[in-house]
Amino acid sequence: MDGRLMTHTKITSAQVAARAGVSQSAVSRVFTPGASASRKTVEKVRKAAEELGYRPNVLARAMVSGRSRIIGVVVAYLENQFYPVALELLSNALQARGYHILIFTAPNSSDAVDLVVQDLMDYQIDGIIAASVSMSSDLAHRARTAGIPVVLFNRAQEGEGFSNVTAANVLGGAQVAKFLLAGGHDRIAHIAGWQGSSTGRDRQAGFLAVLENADLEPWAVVDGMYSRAAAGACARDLLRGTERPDAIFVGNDHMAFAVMDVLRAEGLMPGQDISVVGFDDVPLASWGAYDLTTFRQPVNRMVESTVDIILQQIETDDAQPCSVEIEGELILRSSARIPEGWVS
Amino acid sequence: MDGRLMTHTKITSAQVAARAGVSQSAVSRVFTPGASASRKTVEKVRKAAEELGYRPNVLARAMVSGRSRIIGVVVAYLENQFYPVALELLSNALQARGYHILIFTAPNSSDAVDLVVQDLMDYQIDGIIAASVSMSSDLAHRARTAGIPVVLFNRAQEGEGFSNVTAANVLGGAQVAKFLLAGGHDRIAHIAGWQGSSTGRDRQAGFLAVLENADLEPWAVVDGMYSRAAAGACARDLLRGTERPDAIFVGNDHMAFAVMDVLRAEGLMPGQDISVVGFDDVPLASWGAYDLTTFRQPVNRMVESTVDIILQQIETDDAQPCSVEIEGELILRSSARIPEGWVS
DNA sequence: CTGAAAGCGCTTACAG
DNA sequence: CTGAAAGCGCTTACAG
Repeated sequence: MDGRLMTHTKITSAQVAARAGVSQSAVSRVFTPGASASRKTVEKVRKAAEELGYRPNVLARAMVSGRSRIIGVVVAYLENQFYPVALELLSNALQARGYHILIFTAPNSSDAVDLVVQDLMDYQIDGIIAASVSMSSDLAHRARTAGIPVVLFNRAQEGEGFSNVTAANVLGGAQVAKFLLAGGHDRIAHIAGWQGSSTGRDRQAGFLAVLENADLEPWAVVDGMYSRAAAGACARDLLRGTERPDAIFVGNDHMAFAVMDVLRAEGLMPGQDISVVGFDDVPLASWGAYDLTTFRQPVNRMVESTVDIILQQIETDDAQPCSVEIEGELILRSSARIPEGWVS
Repeated sequence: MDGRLMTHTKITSAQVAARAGVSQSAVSRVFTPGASASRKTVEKVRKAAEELGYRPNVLARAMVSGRSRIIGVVVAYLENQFYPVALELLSNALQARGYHILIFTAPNSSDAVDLVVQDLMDYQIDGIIAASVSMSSDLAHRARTAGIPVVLFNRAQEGEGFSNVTAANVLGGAQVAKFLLAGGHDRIAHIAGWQGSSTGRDRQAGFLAVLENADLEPWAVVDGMYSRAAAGACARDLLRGTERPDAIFVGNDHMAFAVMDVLRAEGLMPGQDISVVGFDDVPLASWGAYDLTTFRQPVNRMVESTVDIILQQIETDDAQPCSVEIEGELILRSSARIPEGWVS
């Protein structure tokens, strides 16, 4: 060890104790919320700690208390703006309550997610938030056994003992269908969200039910896989023939942007020649270049619920799974014809 | 404790040892890369571990080894697509090498960042990556004392002992200026990146130096603060009079999108009526709605460098600060007039 | 209120 | 190669 390395000194509670002339336990108590210490002790310890630059080692605390104050967050792709927005809100909300996020990225296949969540659990995290990814029931069981609450964000998975927070996807899809019908469209296509996900299925189900109720056969229903490339390809397919849809409901905004890009490249003007409606209302949807009519998922309220649920489960040690569905609303912009006298 | 809580059993190495009929140390060695154990022992231990579902506790390991395999990442706003992209790449690269990201969000003021980094260090992280935020020299000193390497991503800060990874910002700004001059523009405005940041200053400096060299006074130079709202307001200001700029270099793509939205709202067509050039080349820049000409920061190579530097410093315990500047290139699209015969 | 002591789950010299 | 033991930096009963 040379001089430079020697400067890597980590100050411990014992050193603070020595300088303050108290026991190591006393130091610990001063830094433990809720523990009792006399005013004198507190003062001496705080002074010594300040002078030495002492800060408690969270990992050591975690070992003995069994609480790491770390929440594992699993996300798939950050390309869809919905996720960075959610992640930032999540991080802020958790930070404000003394927790922090250990982030894991995983391709959205159950196997990959399982591997990653295994890794996660090695860090003794207090809880898991899985954003738009699915987990196997085996892993669900492991988390349960380890007493680690799991909240699925923007994804529902029945019967596995997870909690989940979603927007009202079925209602949202239905609302979009009513809107397009009221607008007088009769060649309505759907580029659906990934049918391997609950959100994709629910939005589609709500949408199709309303069309069926109105005795209107959808012009086409295809799976856009929540992928920009796939959605673009679907849009090109839909435009291939001489007869075209007069409206397209796209399973999320991220895909809707791709669809609008394709329409314009074909010389069609969204909102005039063809109506496009998305789902999410990410910030980009309101930017001038797209100005997308879309069903808003209130991401801030979804995040609040998620944080409330997971912290409550952590802190009460009681992980009763619970499902929350947050209401949304249709946001009218220029990408789709607005029916006369339409009231949301 | 009721039955449900009793199931929260964490399996320890001692339990595995008991079942395998070996010592606890033996179990530890089997799970420690590089430690030696006989084939027999390995087999017995793996079998018992498998049966019990044992996984080593990373926190306990971190305590004794002094290595948490956690990297703290501080980011400001995730709204600019550059950051989610970088974060995802960073997370993947680090995960592949056995590290994970503890994420901290902080408004980009030195004070706020300092507070957050304090928190970070309590987790005994092995290193800090600060993405586009600045830290005080006081904190720099603390990190140094604690032996924690710090890498600034997309931001340079001289003389504090940090490492930093940036794109060639001065050259990039210069390249944009040459491009606009070659395109025959002579009323060239600059909505600069935040002048409190090295990237904002460097891009502007490179840009203005070339104009000055060509004896062209810039039409206007204003600070867009890296903010969508501010940049939009700047653009509206620039268009107010009867005489208008014929080109605008915007300090990053995120602001350039706002500028393009304003231009179009005013009935101007980017690339025809007025040239717009950005900086970054985020994915959205290539989407049809913007199709933005921009100087590309090769984010994948920036991330690679960042990961290499920080892991090398962690693993050799030797934190010689090091600065890396990554070359970029101008990407031509339709938002700016292309000079005849232009070769990058 | 306070200190001595045990213990959280590991890794790592140290003997054998 | 293997086990007994010390120790990482804390918290938390337990006596006083």
